Amino acid sequence: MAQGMNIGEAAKASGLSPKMIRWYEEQGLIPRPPRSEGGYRVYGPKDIERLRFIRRARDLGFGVRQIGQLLALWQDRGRASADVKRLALEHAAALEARIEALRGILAAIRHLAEHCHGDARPDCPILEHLAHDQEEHP
Amino acid sequence: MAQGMNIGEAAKASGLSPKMIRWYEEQGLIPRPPRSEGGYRVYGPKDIERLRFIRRARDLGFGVRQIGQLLALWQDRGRASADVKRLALEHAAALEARIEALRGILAAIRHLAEHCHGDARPDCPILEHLAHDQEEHP
DNA sequence: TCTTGACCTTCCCAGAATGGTAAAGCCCAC
DNA sequence: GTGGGCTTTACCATTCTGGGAAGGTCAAGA
Repeated sequence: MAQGMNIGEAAKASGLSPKMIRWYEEQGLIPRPPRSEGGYRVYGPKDIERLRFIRRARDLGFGVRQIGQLLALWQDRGRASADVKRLALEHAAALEARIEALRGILAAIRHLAEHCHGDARPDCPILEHLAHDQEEHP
Repeated sequence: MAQGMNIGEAAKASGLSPKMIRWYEEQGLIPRPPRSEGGYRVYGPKDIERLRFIRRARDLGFGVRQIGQLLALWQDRGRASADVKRLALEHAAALEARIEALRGILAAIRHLAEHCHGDARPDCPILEHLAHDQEEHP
């Protein structure tokens, strides 16, 4: 075995869904595999390796474009590790920015919720915040 | 003024883009406004209030469905603040989950990047992590 | 009054990644 | 040979936002 897996087996072996495998193929992350007589995609060990690489990169939150760059670097024997590191640090910076934005929002929500008594009465600082412009006044 | 603003003015007054205003209308968050003779949407003060409410809710990361619920509660004189609070806390929990997931990923990336010397040499623990399955072996 | 430029209208397309469905064809074990 | 499971393509939906095209409207200035 390991010689010629169908997409379902490739999916199990890589941790991706068949759908995603086809989609990555469409996006150009993986070469179009040969087909069986019946038209089925046939994957070899190299393909499985590549799919697993993709899954791990995806699990680290890399986008399709970045995964493509990582794959290119991976295949490039003469790569500089600095290039890989730069990609990773850019991704880290983007993640951090998203996290910070979300944390700001979370803090605001929590703050509002804390001051809402949360009973049967209708008055609520959350709705008041949304309704009245306390924000503008620089 | 404040009587009959075009969509562009409504956008400036609310902080939303004209595109988004039309889209919120399509999503049912705001009633379809009356039109001028020429077919232009005409917004009154009440509409602007509602648009601002929507913008603030959006800025707090609420999704369209939740904004709809918040608007309904806002208009409901007999609402219980507990309902608003529940919505806010659900949203906070979802935010927290997303933040935690991102933080896990960020830590992993940072850890890998720290161990990558990042120079002209090709060997790189980041690519090695992506290439070799250290993870499977339960 | 005519022109011009800014604004508005609708409709289509795109992204990013995933899931679902449907109609049809293939493959294998019994 | 037949049934059930797998695969194929193709289309739709999500969530929110932006871009653009093709055409209509409006107001101000010449």
